[in-house]
Amino acid sequence: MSIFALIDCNNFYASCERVFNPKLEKKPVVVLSNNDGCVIARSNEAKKLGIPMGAPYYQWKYFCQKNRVHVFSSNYALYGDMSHRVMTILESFCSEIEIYSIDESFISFDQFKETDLFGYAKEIKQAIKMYTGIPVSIGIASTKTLSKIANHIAKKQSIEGIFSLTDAEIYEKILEKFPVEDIWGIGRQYSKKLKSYGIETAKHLRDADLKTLSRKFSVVVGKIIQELRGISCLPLENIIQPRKQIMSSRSFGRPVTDLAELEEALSHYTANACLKLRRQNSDANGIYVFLHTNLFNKKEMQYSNGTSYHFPIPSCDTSYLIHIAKICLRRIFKSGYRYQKVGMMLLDLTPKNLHQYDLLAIDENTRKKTLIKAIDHINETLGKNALFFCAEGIERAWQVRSGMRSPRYTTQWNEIPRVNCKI
DNA sequence: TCTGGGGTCCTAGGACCC
DNA sequence: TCTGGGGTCCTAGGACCC
Repeated sequence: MSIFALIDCNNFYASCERVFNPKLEKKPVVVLSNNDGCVIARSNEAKKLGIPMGAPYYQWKYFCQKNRVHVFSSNYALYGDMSHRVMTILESFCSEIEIYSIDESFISFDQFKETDLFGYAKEIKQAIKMYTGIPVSIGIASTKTLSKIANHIAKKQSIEGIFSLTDAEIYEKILEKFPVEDIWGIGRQYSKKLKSYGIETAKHLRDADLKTLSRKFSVVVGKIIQELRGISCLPLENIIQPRKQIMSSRSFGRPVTDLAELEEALSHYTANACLKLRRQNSDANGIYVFLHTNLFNKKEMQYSNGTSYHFPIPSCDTSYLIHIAKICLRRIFKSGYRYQKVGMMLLDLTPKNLHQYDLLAIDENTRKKTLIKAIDHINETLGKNALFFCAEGIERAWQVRSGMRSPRYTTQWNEIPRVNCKI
């Protein structure tokens, strides 16, 4: 039998804010999405006040002011860096690790079976808290799905923030009470349908007929049932797979009507996506460009469209991709609308060394490659966007709002926290 | 006025082939 | 009146995750 542990940072973004601003301890804290649109992280105090996940901020602004909630725009430079620190500590405890998202990782405890797993988890939790200031919860079980459940219990019911489902009696009791909609992989649609079959709890699902449910839902639900039974179907994916597609898009800080501005924004997103593409050492075989007006606004004229383009030769060259992206945009742009968002996707990504190049174009390729390499190098040394394409715009009036962002404490020299000492 | 931004996997259905 | 049976590939859309 395998043993998995799921390490999940508690209210991660809110916790990151607290690390550098201890005044926020025990106070309600929320973090907002890009453009201060929705609530995407809440401290326990904010959850207790009843602020829901994903709530549109403008509907809760007054409530937050009234209840002295500390509100932050998202600060991904900080969260990304803190995440990296947490994961590095985890790696020092266990080499078999799958970084599942910015705030959670699965690790395999197989090599520690003989040791006191609960004690080891405690050590991990303490080390992360000590070195980063981030509180984590740990769930231990024989499959990934069960370790997610264990983590859920660790967060909600245990005092130490660690919970193990390896004991048969506890496992039965927990599954009996665990709501089916809280199981990893069971979303709103599935839980609604499952409930119509009388399946309300994790135990009901575990004991349901595997074949019938796999057929009525999908193989995904079949795997979940097996996992609930303690049969591991979802292996630890510790080798980072290159992305199959890369998307880059943002809502604008204000509605945009001008094609030139849309082109700037799109060029900027394309440059970001290309950088990601080169970092994973891939080329794209196509691109998809889309734009739309604010679909929530029922009073305004709506328009949304997208188009794709397949490249004759796979590429990761920013200048070429910006050129193509703009061609796509002009194909779908209609004047007279107030646009809310433009974006693009790099499609059908392939590893660099796999495809054939055009023999006759080799000289051009080499020149361009050298140029891109130089740009990337300069930006890595002097900081992001030290050098950028003119097409990306300079003023960037369309750019997102983030007026309540905390300093980028750990990644910008001029934003490092200062400590005043009296000697 | 104001509602995020990424990803993955699976399935159904259409087009096409022999 | 009667119109096969199998396969593959691609795409769109739906479900899920954080």
